[in-house]
Amino acid sequence: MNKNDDTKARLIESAGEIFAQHGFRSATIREICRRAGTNVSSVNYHFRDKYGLYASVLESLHQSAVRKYPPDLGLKEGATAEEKLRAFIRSFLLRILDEGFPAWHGKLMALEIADPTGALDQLVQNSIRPMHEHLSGIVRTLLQKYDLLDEKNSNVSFLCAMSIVGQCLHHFTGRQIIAALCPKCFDSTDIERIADHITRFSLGGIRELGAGGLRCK
Amino acid sequence: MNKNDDTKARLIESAGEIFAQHGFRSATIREICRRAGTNVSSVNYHFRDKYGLYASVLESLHQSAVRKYPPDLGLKEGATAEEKLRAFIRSFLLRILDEGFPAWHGKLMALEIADPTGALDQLVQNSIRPMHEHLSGIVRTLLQKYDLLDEKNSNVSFLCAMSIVGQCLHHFTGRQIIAALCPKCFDSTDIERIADHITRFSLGGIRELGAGGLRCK
Amino acid sequence: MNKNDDTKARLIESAGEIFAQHGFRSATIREICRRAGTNVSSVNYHFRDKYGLYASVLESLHQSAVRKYPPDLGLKEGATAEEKLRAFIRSFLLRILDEGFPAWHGKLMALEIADPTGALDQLVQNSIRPMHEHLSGIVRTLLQKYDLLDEKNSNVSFLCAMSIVGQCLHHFTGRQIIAALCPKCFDSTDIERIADHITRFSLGGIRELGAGGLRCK
Amino acid sequence: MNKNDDTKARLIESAGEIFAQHGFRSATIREICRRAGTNVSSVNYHFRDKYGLYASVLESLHQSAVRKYPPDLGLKEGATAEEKLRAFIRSFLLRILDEGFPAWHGKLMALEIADPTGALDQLVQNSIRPMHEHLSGIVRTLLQKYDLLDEKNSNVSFLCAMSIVGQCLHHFTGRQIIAALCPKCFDSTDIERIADHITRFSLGGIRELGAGGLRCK
DNA sequence: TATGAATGAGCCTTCATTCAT
DNA sequence: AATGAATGAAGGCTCATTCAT
Repeated sequence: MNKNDDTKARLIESAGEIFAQHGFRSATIREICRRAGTNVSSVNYHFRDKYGLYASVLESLHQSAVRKYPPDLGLKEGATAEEKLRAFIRSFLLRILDEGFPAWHGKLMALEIADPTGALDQLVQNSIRPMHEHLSGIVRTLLQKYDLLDEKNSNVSFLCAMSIVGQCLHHFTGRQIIAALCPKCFDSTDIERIADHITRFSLGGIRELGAGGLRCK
Repeated sequence: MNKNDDTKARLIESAGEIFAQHGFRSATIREICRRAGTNVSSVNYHFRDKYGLYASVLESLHQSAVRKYPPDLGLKEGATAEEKLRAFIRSFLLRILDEGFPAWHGKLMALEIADPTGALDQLVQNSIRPMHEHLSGIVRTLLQKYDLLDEKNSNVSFLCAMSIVGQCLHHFTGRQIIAALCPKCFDSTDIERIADHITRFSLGGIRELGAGGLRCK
Repeated sequence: MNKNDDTKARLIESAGEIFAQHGFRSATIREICRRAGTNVSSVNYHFRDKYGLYASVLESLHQSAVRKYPPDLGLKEGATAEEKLRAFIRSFLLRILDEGFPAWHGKLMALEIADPTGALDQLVQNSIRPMHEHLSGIVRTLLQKYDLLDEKNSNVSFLCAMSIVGQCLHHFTGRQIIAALCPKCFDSTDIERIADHITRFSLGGIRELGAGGLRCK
Repeated sequence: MNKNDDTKARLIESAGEIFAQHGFRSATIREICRRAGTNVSSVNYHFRDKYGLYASVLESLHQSAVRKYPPDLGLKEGATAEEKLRAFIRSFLLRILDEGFPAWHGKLMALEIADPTGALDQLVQNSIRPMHEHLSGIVRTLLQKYDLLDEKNSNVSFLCAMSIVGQCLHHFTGRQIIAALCPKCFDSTDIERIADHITRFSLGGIRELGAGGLRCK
């Protein structure tokens, strides 16, 4: 690794943090370069422009994000669909709420979802769709288990997946409003409790839909 | 309505659109004034500064948004809690997804939730907390109906409210990713279907939590 | 006095204060009109523009300033030249340092001297030259008393007048630096002490020049 | 000297001129940059903001002003207090009246005294207080020589210093009024004559105060 | 290869003034 | 006669980018 690669790596690292904090538009390359200990021109030199740096950050994210918090985090072979769902939700929350390094992986994805920059297509291709398929698979298994074959209307599993993802993202996207509404409700150690809630809430929702409205058959 | 009110009203209207499209920071008063057919100084004259205009937009939102889509939209006297929940979700979705005028009411609120500007306190006080209390009341009623008294742990109803709101907001916040993942899943007439889904999903979730996870196993 | 005249008078009064505080360029008509309880257009209506208001203030000053603190303030008939000098210095200091109404008369003159706006000619004609002649007369009398006829070189009396005026003005112009250099040296009641000092200092200076450098003849 | 230093130096030089002509507030960075042959952003790049440029000008002033016209300009070893006073007054006048480069040193100081910007503290610390102490020392020596020990009332020497400085500054601050009152009294070669006058006038004043007003009556 | 300097478009804001009642 | 609204020039500043070593 020569000095060149080193500078690039440091830029990507600090850019990840800043972009995750402020979003693409509000982040400034001056702040990024200050943290990376380089000059402002280095971004244009190495990445053509600000957007090129952003794309590189997303690319690097794709390569390392799932490695740290894979969707099947900590699962044994032969886990049930319910266990898989909980693992998915928990790892999702960890990626977007964890404060440790590299905490910005999930945050960047959430920000890109909420305020797309044009890198969305790349992100969908590389990261989001695979995860979405993973979640959809779990949901379909559960729906079938609860007596609904999703074949007639594939939208049911899609809507369920959106419901699950929406619940998780809201704890990041709406974190300030949550803090304003209930200042003492959560702290950084509450990820497990939130994961529990969303898992149970979602299982109830899926069962409801699977049962076609006929509960407790 | 004199010319003054006219200009102010036109500014608030075009500002609402632009702010809802780009967010407070990225929106420019030049674009706002261009659409309103005034010069850039008019903003400072009528609203002190850009932020004053934004605050006025939010204030105006507060006064007219709920009027168009009240949380108990179309409900009869003596509606059940389930019916109230569906009405809440449906009106929430209409506010953030409706493309007609003034479509930006819910969008602005969603943007403010996702990227607060400092007007959050005002918005919480005027709009968000009342709605949150309304929803929380419905949720508490349902939880009690399903055998859970929320007294020991008031966080349960709060988490349920967040789950419901998170699902709704994701259909606005993540609308681009949803379109990318499933281009043909939804169109503008699908609000009813989404409302149906979120209502049933959430009722299932609440029942699951109310039953302590033990029911219908 | 109709409403028109009343508004004009109030504008001139508040403009005098503001101009005396901030100078012509830094003063804003908004501040002036706010204090006068009128709208910003009234200045243009009554005085054509900001400068017209300023000129009117100076004109009004000319009519009333000397009335309050005439250069021969409190002098009896047949006062000596020394007594006249002290009266001149004391009234000069009162005009520029007094905090009471209308304190801005002398301040405006001092500001115009330090940073002319183009109204200087008018001010010289109306106010400054008469005062200058008054002072020069006193100085010439003293010089003659001390054995110097100023005929050969009229500059001597002029330079003495400048020395006296310079000393006085510095206590206004340089008031902040004086406060910084010696925070506890002066307060608003010290005008008499300053007047005493400048009078004695200047008498000594004049005597020195009158004696042609031969002291204590 | 690389290009950077060159641009910075050119900016400081042209800024010195413009600030000395118009004062800090009325000067525009556009005019400064136009003269320096740079664009307006260079000021922000090199000096953070307009005020940073101003502070740098004052700092540069501190470093070079006294070098060109030291308060003991041209004095031999063992000069008398009277000679020292004349040297002080002459160098002071040269600094504020000299039209050659860098003519703006004394002018800036005079403007800052007359209309402080907040850089006054810096200027007091670096330039004004040392000069003030220098002058005060000379005055005290003279007062003692003329039979007044200033111990009982240190204000006497302070007031004398102000009288001397006030006379000098008036020839800059009030230069336009002086020209209006006596158009043919002075030209640019008259600094020596003014210095002579102020020196003799002030020596007379100090002697008068030193003698307690009782001498040569 | 890498960087400090320079650039210019664009932002919000302030201000005296003019417009239209 | 008097005013609230509207105007446009000008100001300082930020930013991503390009230049020139």
